[in-house]
Amino acid sequence: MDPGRALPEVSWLRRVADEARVLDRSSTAERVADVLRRRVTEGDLPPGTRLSEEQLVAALRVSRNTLREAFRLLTHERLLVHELHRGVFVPQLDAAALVDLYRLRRAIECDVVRSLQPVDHGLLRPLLDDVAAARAAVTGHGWVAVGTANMRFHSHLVALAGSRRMDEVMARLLAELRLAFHAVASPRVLHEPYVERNAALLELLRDGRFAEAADELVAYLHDSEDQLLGALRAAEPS
Amino acid sequence: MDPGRALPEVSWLRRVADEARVLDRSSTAERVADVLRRRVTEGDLPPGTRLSEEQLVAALRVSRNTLREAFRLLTHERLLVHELHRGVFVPQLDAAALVDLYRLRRAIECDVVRSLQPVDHGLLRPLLDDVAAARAAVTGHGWVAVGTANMRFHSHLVALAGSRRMDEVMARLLAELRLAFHAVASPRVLHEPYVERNAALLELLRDGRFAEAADELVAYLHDSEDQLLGALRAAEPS
DNA sequence: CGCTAGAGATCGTTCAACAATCCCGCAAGA
DNA sequence: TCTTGCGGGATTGTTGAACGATCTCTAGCG
Repeated sequence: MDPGRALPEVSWLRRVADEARVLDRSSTAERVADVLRRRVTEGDLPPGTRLSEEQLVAALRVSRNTLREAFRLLTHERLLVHELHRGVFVPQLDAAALVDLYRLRRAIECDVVRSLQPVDHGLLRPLLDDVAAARAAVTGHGWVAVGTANMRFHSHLVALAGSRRMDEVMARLLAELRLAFHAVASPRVLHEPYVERNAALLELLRDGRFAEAADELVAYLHDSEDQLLGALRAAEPS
Repeated sequence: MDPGRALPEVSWLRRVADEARVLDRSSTAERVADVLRRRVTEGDLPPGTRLSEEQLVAALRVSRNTLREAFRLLTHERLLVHELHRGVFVPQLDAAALVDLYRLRRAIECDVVRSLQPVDHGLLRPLLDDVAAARAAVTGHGWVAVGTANMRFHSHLVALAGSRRMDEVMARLLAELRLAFHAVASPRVLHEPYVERNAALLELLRDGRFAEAADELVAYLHDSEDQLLGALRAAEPS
């Protein structure tokens, strides 16, 4: 990307550099990965299904090697799992994986909130937008849209820390979590209660009451975890 | 994980399963990745060098596709960076990356320590061993060994949480951090002070004084970060 | 009914080739 | 002298085919 390269005093150069990074993103494998990522995150492929190389090569019109490179990408995002000599599958999360996931999630999100500095309110803007989007989706009963807005909220929350690595960990975490969402029957009970809790959390942040916000977030995430665990056990009592 | 509750009658099955997992690990790409990983983590390849596909294909006697798959593996471990149409390079961390890294590290490690339960002392055994190994290396002036032992200490510390995902995040984090270590001239001042701090931390854990341990760890990591930043700026004042 | 052997399908790996892109040097122009 | 534009060579991106290795499933045996 850009190690300590030339230092332009001109601000628009920086913008160009940022945009150039987006343009570079045109590897065939990555585009293939984009397609598959969408199919998986939107829940078209039920957990446990195998992604046949042969079929996908034919469908996507790319070579096997390229497809396999895309598989690698998604595997390391945890959106697919790879079993040697057996193929790649869309993973099915069990209860243990969910607990593990929430363990990490609490560590990240709560640390971000707890160590937040009184912040320019403009930075909270994306969070506000997400809450608004979630509310709109609630009135329209677009429950998957509600879920998406909620996840964006938490993603933007972590982004407040300004840490690229934390953002990436969080992104992977949420992608994996979304797989669990698809496993439960009713998305409404899963997402609806948290819209207003997000709003409440946001107010605490706006007022600079970070400790309270962190405590609330802990409870929030525990509730969410319990609910998801219950739904998972109901769906698969095995 | 609670090995104390392991079922005795099938315990050997578990062993076999564990060993099988190791055997499964026999993909050529992964073995190639192992070789390269060692070369990078041991600092043989200075940051910024490009890893030529042609040369490595000839040296390792594998096909380009396999090598590229190994590159992917290491890229997602952050041990290499891939630039489109330019090749893969061993990354050079700047100050910003270091700060970012320690931000995430504090979040993970401190959360683990803070939310620790009074624990079976047997679980602390790996940490004890690491401290002992570090002390032995100190008397032998094997500073890189000291660094390795210290990193294993922190890795085992996170392992106390019993979260696979936290372990993985931590492993990637430490791998990247090791790259920064190679950039500083004197490894002694970098690692020596922390041997005894690790020991002190471990005593706090053994006594169940987790809150104190967490506070100490925060200070610990800040000190380490500052030191590393100073060394980095001294090496490359750019 | 359970077990084994084999066939078929799929994956792992390699190879060779071509297209796309980048890097470097050189020359033309201001 | 500095910038700009243009190759030529080197390197990477992508493809398709091929062969061996491994898994899965079924048929047939005891």
